[in-house]
Amino acid sequence: MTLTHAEAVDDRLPRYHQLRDDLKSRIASGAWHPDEPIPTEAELARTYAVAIGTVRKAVDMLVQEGLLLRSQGRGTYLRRPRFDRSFFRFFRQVDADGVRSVPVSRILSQSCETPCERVSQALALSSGDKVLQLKRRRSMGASSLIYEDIWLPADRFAALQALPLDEFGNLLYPLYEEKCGEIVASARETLTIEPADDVVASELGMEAGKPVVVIERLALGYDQRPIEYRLSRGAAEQFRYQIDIV
Amino acid sequence: MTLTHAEAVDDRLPRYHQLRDDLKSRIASGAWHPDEPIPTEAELARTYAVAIGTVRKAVDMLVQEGLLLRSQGRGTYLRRPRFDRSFFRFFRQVDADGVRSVPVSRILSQSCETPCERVSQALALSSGDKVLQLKRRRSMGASSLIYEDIWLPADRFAALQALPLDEFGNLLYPLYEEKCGEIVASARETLTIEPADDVVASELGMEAGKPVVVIERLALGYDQRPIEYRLSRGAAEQFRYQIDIV
DNA sequence: AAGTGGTCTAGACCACCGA
DNA sequence: CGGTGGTCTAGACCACTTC
Repeated sequence: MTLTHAEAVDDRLPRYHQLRDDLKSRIASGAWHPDEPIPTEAELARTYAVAIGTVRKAVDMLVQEGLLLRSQGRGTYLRRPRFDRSFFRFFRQVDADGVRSVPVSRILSQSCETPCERVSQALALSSGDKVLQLKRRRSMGASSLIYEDIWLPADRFAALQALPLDEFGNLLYPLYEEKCGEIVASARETLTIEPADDVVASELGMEAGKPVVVIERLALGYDQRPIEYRLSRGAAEQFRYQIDIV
Repeated sequence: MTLTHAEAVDDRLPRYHQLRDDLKSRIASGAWHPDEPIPTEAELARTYAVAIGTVRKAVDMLVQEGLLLRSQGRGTYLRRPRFDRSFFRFFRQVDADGVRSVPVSRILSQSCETPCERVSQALALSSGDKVLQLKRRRSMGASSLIYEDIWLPADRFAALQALPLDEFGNLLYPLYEEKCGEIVASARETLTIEPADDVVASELGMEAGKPVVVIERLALGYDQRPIEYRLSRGAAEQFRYQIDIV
């Protein structure tokens, strides 16, 4: 077993486990890009001097954890996060006819601000660092579904400041990647319920004081550095979320 | 490969996959009990006429799915469901001192009823079947946390009807198992948000019309038959739920 | 000491992909 | 066609639990 990257390894751990940790820190250090396959299993077995079955077990774990994606015949790749599990998907996105359709996003404003304490801490900024703040509405037909505040570290997202609001498109993360080279690798979402304040109520076309679901999201890169902090709000009435317990 | 139980198998599927399906239907048919180990890997390999590595892969999948639990040196067991993932755990259970403590359950009433349509359908009852209905409060110190309606098929839970309310204890599922032989193997929970009606508001000590989180739970046995249907409500203000997206 | 699951190896062959 | 991951096998040895 010849490790290439990990700092400190516990020799008592199984090899596949050490190997998994080593691959994980290579991912975190940006060794690979999601568009290119990582080394083949045979090559990993050679460079780490272990049997191919051991490599397969280590890769299996990382696939299980959601970091890697195997594709028979092609190779194994870094995985982009799957936002189909996000809370957003659980606002009932059905229009009047009962037809499920895709909501449309629109950026309402963009500005460069001094962050409040909460945002500064979430994004792990130094004092003096600025943030780029976006306000955004996602709507379905005529009715607003979700109202969002989005904060980005201004220095790493300078390229967005020059962009006209109507060129942001429906999806932000591909834009981050294309314009700023920032790839979102994972996120943590927290759901709470609050009464709507006047701003949110008017944006969502509801009565102030009625409950809204607040989704707080912190998006991280492969190196676990914060990339984006976001607060999204939608009418609680339209929210329905399901889990299976086994 | 000699399957023992599965009805129709697709020969094109990998053996470990067929084996997994076969084990799964043996579990559903009640072949094993969570307190006794299932056959050893070596024995499964012999009876199914496959290599032990193939058995391991099939068992790995079932462990991953949460149905089995391995214990080195002891054996492999049916797993009881892990309710630590349940929505319930996400009501902030801290008392005035900020100390996290365990809520206390109390059964408020018990009665034998004709079920409403919603309950009847959830429990897959025939017309004429009765339900045993429990009302229950979980509280922390002086304050109520959660108010619950619980419905059980009356015929399978007859043993509970004779039980005094103060002998139900804190946990229901072990009671179901001990008194009625009904083992909960999995559950599905759905979260919605509603305004509190008068009954719920008074039970939870809050103002009517304020939002409550409603958790609907359908608990199933290993054979996927419904065992219990439950509606639980707690003040939305105290709810906070988190997921990781990778 | 006997029996269980856990680790690791080595090799054969299959299924799929892209050039 | 060559290269990738996927399946399956067989066997050696280790670590843990129970008696």
